[in-house]
Amino acid sequence: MTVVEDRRSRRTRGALRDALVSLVLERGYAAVTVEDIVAAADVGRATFYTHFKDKEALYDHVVSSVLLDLKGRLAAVLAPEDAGFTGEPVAEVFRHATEQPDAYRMILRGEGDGRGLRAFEDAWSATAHETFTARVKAHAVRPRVDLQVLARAWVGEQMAVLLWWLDAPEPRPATDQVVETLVELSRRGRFWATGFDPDAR
Amino acid sequence: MTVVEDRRSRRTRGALRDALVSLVLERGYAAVTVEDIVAAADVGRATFYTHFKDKEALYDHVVSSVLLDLKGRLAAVLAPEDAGFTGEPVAEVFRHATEQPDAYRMILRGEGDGRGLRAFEDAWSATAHETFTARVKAHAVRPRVDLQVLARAWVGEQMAVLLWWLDAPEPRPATDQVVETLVELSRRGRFWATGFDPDAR
DNA sequence: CACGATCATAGACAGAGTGTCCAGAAACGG
DNA sequence: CCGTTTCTGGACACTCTGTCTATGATCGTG
Repeated sequence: MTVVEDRRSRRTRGALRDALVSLVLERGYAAVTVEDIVAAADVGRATFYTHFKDKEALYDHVVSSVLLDLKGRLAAVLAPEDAGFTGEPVAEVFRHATEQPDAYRMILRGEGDGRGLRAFEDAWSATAHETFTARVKAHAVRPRVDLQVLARAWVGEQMAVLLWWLDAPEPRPATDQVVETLVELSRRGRFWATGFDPDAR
Repeated sequence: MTVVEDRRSRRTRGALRDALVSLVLERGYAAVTVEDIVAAADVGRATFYTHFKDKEALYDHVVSSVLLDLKGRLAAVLAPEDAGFTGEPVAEVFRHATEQPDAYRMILRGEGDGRGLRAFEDAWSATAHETFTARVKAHAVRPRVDLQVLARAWVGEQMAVLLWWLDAPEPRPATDQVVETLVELSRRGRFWATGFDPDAR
C-alpha cells in the first residue's frame, strides 16, 4: 500500500467515523442506517463494507480510538505517586473531551448499546482502584470504605458530571470551575474515605 | 372491558414485559426481535402489536413502570426535612432494585438506547438538587461547590455503585454494607460540600 | 505517458425483520 | 348459549442488511 493510497483510505475511514458520530447524536444509534452513513460521508455503500464489517464495527472503531487516545494522555499525566487524588486526571479527561466533544457525548450517553460506556467505566475504575490501593498502602492508613465501591463511585461521579457538562446548553459552564468542584469533592470525600487527610501535617 | 378480560390483557402484557427484560439481559437489546419476544412470552406475533406499537414502546413501558413505582416509594421515605442527606433514599432504591433486579440491570446498563438510564438520572438528580438546595437554605450555609454539579455527581455515584452491585457475581456483597459505604461518602463528602457539618453541635 | 496496483462504485441479489391487515378460533361474562 | 373481546396464523409490502461482480477512478513507477 502506497503512501497516497493509505491516505485515501484514512480519509474514507475518517469520513465514515465522523458521519456516524454526528448522525447518532442527531437521531440516535438505532435510527441510523448504513445508507445514511455513506450518504453523509459521501462514499458508496459497497465501500463501507470494505472498511468495516458492520455498523457495530464502525462504532467500536470510534470508541477504541477515543479510549486509546485518552489512555495515552492519562499515562503521561499520572505521576505514579499522586495518581488519582489530586484531580489532575479529571482535568485531563475534560480537556480531551473538549477536543472531540461529539464522540464523547455519543459514548457517554450509552448510545448503541452501552459497550462504549462500559469500556470507559471499566478502564477508568480499574485505574482508580489501583491508585487508591497504592495510596492507602503508601500512607499505611486503614480505608473506612470498600475501595472497590469507592472506585466505582468516584468514576460514576466524574462521568455523570462530564456528560452533564458536555450536554449543557451554551454558554457552557467553565471547565475549570466544574473540574474544581470535582477536585474538591475528591479531595475531601475521597481522602477522608481512605483514611488519609490531605490537610494534616 | 370486563374484569376478567382486563386480567387476561394484563397477563399478556406482563408476559411480554418479562420476556423482553430477560431476553435483553441475555443477548442485548439490538439482538432481540419481536419474534423472540412473542415466542418467549408464548403469544402470537399479531397479539404483540395490539398491545404495543413497537419494541421501543414495550421498552418504554417497562422503564416507566419501574420509575413510577420507585418514585412512589421514594416519596414515602423522603421526609422533606432530611431528604437526600441521611442516605435513607439510597437504601430504599437498593431495596427496590433487589425486588426486580433484572429490570434494574437492563435500565442501568443503558440497554436499548440510554433513554431509560437518562430518565433515571434526570428524575433522581432533580430530586437531589431540590433537597440539597432546601438543606443549604435551612441551615443558612454557603455551598462550597455548584449544587447542580453536586447533584449530578451524587446520582452518578449511586447509580454506578448500584449497577456494579447488581452485576456482582454471587455471593453478592451485602446490601447493607454497600449502602453503608454510600451513606458514609454522602455524609462526609456531601455535607462538607454544602458547608454543613453533620457532626457539629 | 502508459502500466499495474489498489481503492471506490453502482447495481443486483437473497435473506431477515418490520408493521399492518383480515378472517377465524378461543375465552369469557351474562 | 350468545355477544363481546382477545388471541391467532398467515399473507402482504416494505426497509435494511450483507455479499458479490464487473467497471471506473486514482495514483506511483518505470
